[in-house]
Amino acid sequence: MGTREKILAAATRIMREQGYARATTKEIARAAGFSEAALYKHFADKTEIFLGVLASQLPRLDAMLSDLTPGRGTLRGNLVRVTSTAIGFYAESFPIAASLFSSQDLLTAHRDAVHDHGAGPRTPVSRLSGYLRAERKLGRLPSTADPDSMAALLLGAAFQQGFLKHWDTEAVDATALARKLVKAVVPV
Amino acid sequence: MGTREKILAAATRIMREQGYARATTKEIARAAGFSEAALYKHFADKTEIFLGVLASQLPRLDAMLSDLTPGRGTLRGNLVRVTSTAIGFYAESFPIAASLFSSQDLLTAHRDAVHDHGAGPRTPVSRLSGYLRAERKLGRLPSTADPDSMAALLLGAAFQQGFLKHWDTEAVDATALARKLVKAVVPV
DNA sequence: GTCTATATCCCGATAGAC
DNA sequence: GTCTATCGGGATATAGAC
Repeated sequence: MGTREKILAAATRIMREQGYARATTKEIARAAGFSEAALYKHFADKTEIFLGVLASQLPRLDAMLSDLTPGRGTLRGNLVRVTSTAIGFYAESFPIAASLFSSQDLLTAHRDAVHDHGAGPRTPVSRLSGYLRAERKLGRLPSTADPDSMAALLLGAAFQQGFLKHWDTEAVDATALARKLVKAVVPV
Repeated sequence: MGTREKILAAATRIMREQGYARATTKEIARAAGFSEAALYKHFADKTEIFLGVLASQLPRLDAMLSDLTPGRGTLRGNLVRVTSTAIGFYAESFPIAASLFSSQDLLTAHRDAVHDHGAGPRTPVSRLSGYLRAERKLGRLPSTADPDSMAALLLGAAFQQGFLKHWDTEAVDATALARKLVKAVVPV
């Protein structure tokens, strides 16, 4: 792992555990095992570090939805797997995503950076929705089913769970929760 | 409107429009039309101002769920109303709620303050769930329906919509969206 | 590429006059 | 209750040696 990656890893950990306010250049440098000056040899400024952290989160959510193949396995089983993975993902990345709201500039910068990759926070919803549409075409969902809403409901619940997880640290069985959510959305 | 309220209003507006990072004592004082020193005559420190802003948001969500009466109106109509109101509420308060993750201390302080009022972010979900349970008892929902999951799905989707609203500023028809979400959750 | 040392700035908070 | 003036501290970022 190169210096750049060590810096990003340290920044990620601090943001997750302490919040954006504590993720100072001094703290990041200390946690990564370098001097503050080293940070600026690898990143133009602090915002670039932060954007790097966010970018490193994106692929994980993407991969989550990549192995969704219409017609394979059971529909409910597939949805439970996706939903429970999403619960874990949002729980981990919520503090970092929330940091975007620290400043309007940060939000705008991240949106632009992400936009260049043709992605965004709507991507998971839209990909899950696409999967459901395909399943409907295969006859595994009633023709009256609404894929967009189903995807928004499942991932929305997972997203909010990410917030709640950080409110109290109450342990939640992600799979059991996912199973109940899916059951309430997918007609038998 | 007294000085204290003016300060809170100014702080709320800045946090919403600019983010927590820009909500400095200097900016808040300027926007409220007072000096920085005046802030400290009405609040012990900056955290107390922030907690005041958050507290002023709470009642609105509470009121939203107060007029839910089991057996009155149509079940779907009631849910559409609640869901669309929730979409608006979360959209407005998301940046402020997200600021909680700026620092672990802030999150803890707010959680403790809210806990003393016997409330929290789980309250809306649990109240909506209670309403649905009552409707199920009245026979307006099948006995197989899962009130907890239904509430988590609807309010979760509304919550995530609050985030997405700030991503792009794409206008969303809250009522139309709510109608689709409710339809996907409530069996006919 | 990495360090030590430092410049510059601005934040939260207080002192003290009125 | 509100102001002006200011303090101490810590943040981002840079200079310059190695």
